[in-house]
Amino acid sequence: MKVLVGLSGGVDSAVAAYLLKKQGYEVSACFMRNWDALANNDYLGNPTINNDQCPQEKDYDDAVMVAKKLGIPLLRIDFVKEYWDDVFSYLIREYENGRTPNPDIFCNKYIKFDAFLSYAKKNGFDMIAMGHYAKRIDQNGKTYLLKSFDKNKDQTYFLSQINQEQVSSCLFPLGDIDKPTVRQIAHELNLSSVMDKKDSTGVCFIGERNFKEFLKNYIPAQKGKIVDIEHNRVIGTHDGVMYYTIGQRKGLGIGGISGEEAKGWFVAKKDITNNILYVASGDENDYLYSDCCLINNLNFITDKPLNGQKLNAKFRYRQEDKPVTIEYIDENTLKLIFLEPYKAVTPGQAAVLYDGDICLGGGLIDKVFYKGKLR
RNA sequence: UGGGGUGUAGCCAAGCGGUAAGGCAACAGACUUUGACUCUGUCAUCUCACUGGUUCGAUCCCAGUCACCCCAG
Repeated sequence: MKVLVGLSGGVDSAVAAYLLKKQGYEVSACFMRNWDALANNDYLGNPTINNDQCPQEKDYDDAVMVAKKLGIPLLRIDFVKEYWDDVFSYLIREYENGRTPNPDIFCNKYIKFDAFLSYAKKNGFDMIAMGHYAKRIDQNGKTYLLKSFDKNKDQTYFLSQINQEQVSSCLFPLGDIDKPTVRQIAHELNLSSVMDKKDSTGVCFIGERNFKEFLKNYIPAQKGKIVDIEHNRVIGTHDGVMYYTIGQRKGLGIGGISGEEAKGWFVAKKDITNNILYVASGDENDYLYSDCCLINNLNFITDKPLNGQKLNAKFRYRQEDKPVTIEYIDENTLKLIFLEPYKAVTPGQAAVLYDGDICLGGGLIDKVFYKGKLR
C-alpha cells in the first residue's frame, strides 16, 4: 500500500509519517507550498517579508531533515494558484460581505483533500495521510470521521466539508494518540528540526499576520461609526467593519462612559451597507445571543441526519459542542434550533454537527436569529 | 464676570491631611492550523488643571488663575 503523507515541516505530520512507516506502509512524503507572499501581494502585516529566508522555506528544510531521518522520499508541489482561486478568493469575498470566513475548512476541502489527493492518485499512490488530529472508522462498508483521542486538539471541525470518499482515501495516524505523546515520539526519534517547534498558528499555509494590515492588501479599509445597539448612540469609530467578528472584544478602543459601569464592549452586529459596527456592553448582553440559525453549503460526510434529529453542534473551533435540533428547509439549507441561547454564532463560520464522537459534517452559518428576528 | 458645581492615567472613577482603589481601553504573554472568546501580566513615583499659601507632611485645607458644566439673567 503506497501512501503519500503531507509533510508540513511541523511535528505532527513528521510523527504521522513515522507511524505509517512503522505500520508497514510504503511511505512517501510531499511538501506543499500554497502561498507565495510576493506573487500574492502579501506585504502589509507580513512580519517575515524582509527575512532572508521565508518561513515556508524553513519549513521545507525542516521537512527535508525529517524525511531524511525517516528514510522516506520527499516530493514537493505548488498549489499556489488553486489556493488563491478556491480558498483565498472566497476568504476575500466573505470579508467583503461582512462575514467571518473559515479559510482552513476550504483549504481542506479544495487543497488537501482535492488537489493534493488527485495529485497523489495520479502519481500512483493508493492513499494520502495527514497529521490532522482526527480519526476514521470503517463500518459496514462505510467510512466515518470521528473526533480524535486527544479531544483538546481535535481538528474534525476543519474537516467538516469533505466527503466520505475523501475520508476513506486518507489515513490519520494521530487519531489515537495525544499531542504530548506526539512530541515524545519526536524526541525519541530525535527529529531535531521539529520536535520542539512551536505549533503553527494563523491561516494554514499563510501563517501569522497582523490581521488588519494583511487584509488591507486586498480590501480597502473604510472607517465608520461604532454604535451602541442598545441605546442607538455613536460611541466610537472603527477602522472597517471587515476587521471585526461577532463577539469580538479587542480592538474596539471604547473607554468608560460617564455614569455607566464599564463592562467591556463586544461586537453584536455588522451593517456592511451602512458601514456601521454595532456593539453591546457586557459579555452577558442579550444582543450577543441567538437561539436559531440557518446554515447552507451543506455537506454530510457519511450519513445524512434526519429531520428533527437532536445533535450537537460546534459553531467555532475549540468551542464546546452545543445541543441543537435540526430541521430541513430545503436540500441545501438546514435550520438549527438551539436548546438555549448561544453566544456569538457568526455568519460565515462553520456549524459542524456531531453525533457523539462522529463528525457528521455540517454547513456554513448564513443567518442567525433570536426570538424569530434576524440578528 | 450673579449663583452653584467640576477639573485624578487614553476614557470613566475612588480617595477628601499621611504619602494615588477599581473598571474600560491599550500593550505584552498564554491558549489557538480561522489573529474571536478566555486566561495571566503590565500600565500615574519631580504625579492628582495651574500658581502660591497653611502644615512635620496636601490630591485632599486656604487664596488666586485658567478651563468646562449647570442654574439664573
